[in-house]
Amino acid sequence: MKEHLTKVCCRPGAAPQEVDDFLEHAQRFRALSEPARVAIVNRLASCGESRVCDLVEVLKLAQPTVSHHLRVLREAGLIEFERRGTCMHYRLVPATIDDLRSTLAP
Amino acid sequence: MKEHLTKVCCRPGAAPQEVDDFLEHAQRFRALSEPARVAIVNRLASCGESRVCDLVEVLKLAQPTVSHHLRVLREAGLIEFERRGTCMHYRLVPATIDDLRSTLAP
DNA sequence: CTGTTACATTCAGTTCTGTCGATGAAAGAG
DNA sequence: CTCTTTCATCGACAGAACTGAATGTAACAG
Repeated sequence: MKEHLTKVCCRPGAAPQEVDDFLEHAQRFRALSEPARVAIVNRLASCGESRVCDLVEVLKLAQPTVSHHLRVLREAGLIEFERRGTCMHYRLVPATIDDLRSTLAP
Repeated sequence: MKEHLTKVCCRPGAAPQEVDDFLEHAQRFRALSEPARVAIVNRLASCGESRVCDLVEVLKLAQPTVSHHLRVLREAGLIEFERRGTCMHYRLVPATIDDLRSTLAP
C-alpha cells in the first residue's frame, strides 16, 4: 500500500523545485533575520546613506559587530558602499530589495 | 571633539527605532532563512494545501526535520494547519505574508 | 616621517540551529 | 481491545552564527 492517491505535486508541469533551488532566496532572508540588520536596512531606507560610525552610535553595538552585520548584508547584495575620504558610506541596493519582495508575491 | 556635525537620525520626527523594535520583523524573516522552509512556503503557495507526508516526500528530509520546520513557520504565523482524520493539512496565512512583504516596501 | 581617524579583519567564547533516531500521542481500521 | 498510520516531541550531536576585544589597514593631517 505504498502508492498515494494524491499526486505529489499539484502542478504536474511545474519545475521540480528541489530544496536547494531556494538556497539563494533563503540566504537573502537570512540576511534580514537579525534585528540589528533590519534596523540598518530601515535606517538606510529612510536616510538614503549612512556612515559606519553613525550606525555604531544608533545601534549601540560595538564597531566590529556592526561591521560584521554590514558584511552579511553586503554579501547578500542588499547594500553597497562607497569610500569618501576615510569614511565608508553605505546605501541600499533597491533592485535586490525589490527582487526579494517579489518572491513573497502571490 | 565628541560631537558630530551630522545628526544621528536624518528624520528628526521619526521614532527612536531601537534595534529591539525590529525583533518581530527579524523573527519572521528568520523563519524564511532556510531553503527547506522557503520550499514549504512555495509549495503551499502553489498547492494551497499539503499534508506532512507529502512534504516529507517532496523535500527528501526526515519526518522530524520537516515537523521542525513546520513548527518554526507556524510559530512565526506564516502557516496554519487543520486536522482531518489522521492527517494534518497545512496552508499559508496570507495576511502574514502580505505584512512581511509590505515591510520591504519603499 | 608620526599620529589620528574610520573601518575591516582576526580570534575566541558562547549561544543558536539543523538534522535525525527514538519515542510518544492521536485517530481510525478491524 | 490491538494494530497501523500520521504526525509531534524529545534528546543528542555537529556546524553555523552573534558578540566583542585585540589587531591590522587605509586615508588624511601636520
